[in-house]
Amino acid sequence: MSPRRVTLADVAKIAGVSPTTASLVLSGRGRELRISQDVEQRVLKAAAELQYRPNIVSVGLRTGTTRTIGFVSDTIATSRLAGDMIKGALEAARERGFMLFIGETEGDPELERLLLQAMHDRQVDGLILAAMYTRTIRVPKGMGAAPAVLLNALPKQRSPLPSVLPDEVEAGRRAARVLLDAGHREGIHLIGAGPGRRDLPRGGGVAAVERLIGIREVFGEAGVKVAGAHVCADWQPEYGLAATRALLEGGRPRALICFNDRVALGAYQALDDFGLKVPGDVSVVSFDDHPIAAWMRPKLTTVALPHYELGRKAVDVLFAEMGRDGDDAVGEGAAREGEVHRVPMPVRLRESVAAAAP
Amino acid sequence: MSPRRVTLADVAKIAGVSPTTASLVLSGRGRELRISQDVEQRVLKAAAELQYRPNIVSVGLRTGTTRTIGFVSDTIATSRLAGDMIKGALEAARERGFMLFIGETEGDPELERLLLQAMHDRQVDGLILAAMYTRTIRVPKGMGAAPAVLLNALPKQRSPLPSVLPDEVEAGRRAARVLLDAGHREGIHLIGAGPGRRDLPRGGGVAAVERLIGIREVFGEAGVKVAGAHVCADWQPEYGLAATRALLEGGRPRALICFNDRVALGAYQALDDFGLKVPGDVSVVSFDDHPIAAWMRPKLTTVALPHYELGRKAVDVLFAEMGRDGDDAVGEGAAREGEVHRVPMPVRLRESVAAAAP
DNA sequence: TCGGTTTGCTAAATCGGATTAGCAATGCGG
DNA sequence: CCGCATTGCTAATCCGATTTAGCAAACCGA
Repeated sequence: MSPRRVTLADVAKIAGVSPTTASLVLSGRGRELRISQDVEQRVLKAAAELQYRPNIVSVGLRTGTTRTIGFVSDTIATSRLAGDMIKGALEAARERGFMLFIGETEGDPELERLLLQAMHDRQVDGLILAAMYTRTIRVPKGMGAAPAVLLNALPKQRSPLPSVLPDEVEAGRRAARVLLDAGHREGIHLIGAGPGRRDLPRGGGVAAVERLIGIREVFGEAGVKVAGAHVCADWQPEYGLAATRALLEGGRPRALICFNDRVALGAYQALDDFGLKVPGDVSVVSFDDHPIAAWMRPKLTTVALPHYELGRKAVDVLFAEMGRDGDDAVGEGAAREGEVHRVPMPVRLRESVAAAAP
Repeated sequence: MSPRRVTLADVAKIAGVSPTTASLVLSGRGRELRISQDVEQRVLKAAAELQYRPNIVSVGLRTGTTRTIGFVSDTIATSRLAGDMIKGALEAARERGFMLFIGETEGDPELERLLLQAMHDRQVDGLILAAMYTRTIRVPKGMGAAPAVLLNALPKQRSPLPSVLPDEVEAGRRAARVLLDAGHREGIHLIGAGPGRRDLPRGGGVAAVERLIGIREVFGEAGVKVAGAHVCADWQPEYGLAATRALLEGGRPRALICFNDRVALGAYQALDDFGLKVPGDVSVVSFDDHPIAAWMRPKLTTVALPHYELGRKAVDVLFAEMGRDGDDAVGEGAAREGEVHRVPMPVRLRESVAAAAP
């Protein structure tokens, strides 16, 4: 049916040399092994004519390297953000000629085990273990068969795996500074978590804790006292709406820091219900830069989760890890164990923050 | 470092048999080739003890089948919907022990070529060519090396590849029926496309054409005349807002069919600007079931794009295709060439449609 | 002219399985 | 007791590359 793939043997035959020679030339080791210019040219020409491409499966068997990495995450379909993370990883991998296997565990450890097995069976060169919401995860056993990186996740127990995470503490600082820069010092409320360091939503991911730390730090240093805060059980619009409504029944805030954009959407709805204008009456800052943030009216100022960059960074770190796998030089290697890489979260200044009334 | 993988040879040695025998037993062909019960048990036991798993790379080299399929799409990060499509494909593949390579072309034919090459180099057993917005695509040359399926896309030229698409015409009918069922017969406006069969957004995908056909068909049969329609250059909130505002400046509609949820979001905003309530003053139906549809107030009634099912279906069709690849029995095979599979789009009845005023 | 290098290339082994061909031992009918 | 079929297993080859070991020819100095 379909014409058989061109193999190295075909190239060798056309060039009139042995497969060994052809391999040597094509892998660039021709020079060092003293293959003549003439033969080199013949092989190169034959390969070009036949459009030869090495069979990676074969190479994988012989050399153990498949130019493939496995991307295992708990969920992939949560939001466009998840897609961005994969996209970043995909592009970074492609730039190095690598392909990605994608797997989804749905948080099921058994599924995860199966998936990792399936990937090892296919001899992946490295693994990315990703979480779609920043959180701590239990690192499955049997890691170590291949280099691995945690993405958007921290190991629950001590682990030698490096991790890549958004810089949430700094994000918290930035959100707070956005309000300070606009002159807000009073009537600032938090929606989603706080005011105390321990006032967090149940099941709390890393984001709540760290954003809160950053916010408290900046306000603390500026001598600004947060007027109030509402924990939300879940960071969904309806909870943001309820929390904000509760707040409005008791008074008039001047500014809100919502812990994510979905909560902010709910807050917008509550403010609208009370006839309050954003940003004229109340300024709003948020986190995530979910697609809706740019669709809301007025457009929401938010500190963006850099999903794309996270994905890229994970691949970068993974390659570094793969590079030094046989590295017996302890000196540098050991020091880097379990390193945590933080990716900055940029502020998206839009329309939801106005200068404080004098 | 890491303990070497267990190979078939290891199992054979422990069981005290030849690799051949071990292979026979483990591939289930032991019976037919008269391997004794005793030996069979020894091999099985050894394999279990060592936790033997066949190296798929090796199998791939020998048999040509890698239990892997390639999923190539134009974009993966457009929305959560894209993720759902991948998720559906992923799960359907996993159920059969297959893994997915993911690739993104960004609409670049050169990138697509490279990607398909990379996948062929890894000997994928089949390919899914996906589009994130339903549209016609140019089928790249060199398909035919492996079975392939078009997902959410139709071939621009005649092609033997089967395709899997949402049933948009029926979706159009359903949206129209939702309004008819609520008693609406007058003041119905379309936002996004129409009223004529040719009044479509530029770059128009398949969705606009087919939804419009379905809508016109049902209204036509019911003897209902559409009161008006606005084409939107792009189906984004701001265009929906502008179109609806233009409409409202000229009169008072009773019901809107928006061509997708983002357009509907804009329409909501415009209605709000004019002090009109949904659904009290104006009913709204839409398409896609984008996540925001459930977040809007009131929650949006919409005809859902079944992304998850589309992904699954594509894999199902692909396996059917792979099953009959060597199939020389022309009779059935030839008849199915280029078959189009339609996946139903379910209506999500929510809060944005009310009974028409008597 | 002969032994030792250098040059330039190739045969053969290897990776981990699947598959084909075939071999030794046993059973059985005549 | 011989010939042939059946039973039960294994040796050898193959998939498509990489890599090690090594061979023949040319060259070089004594």
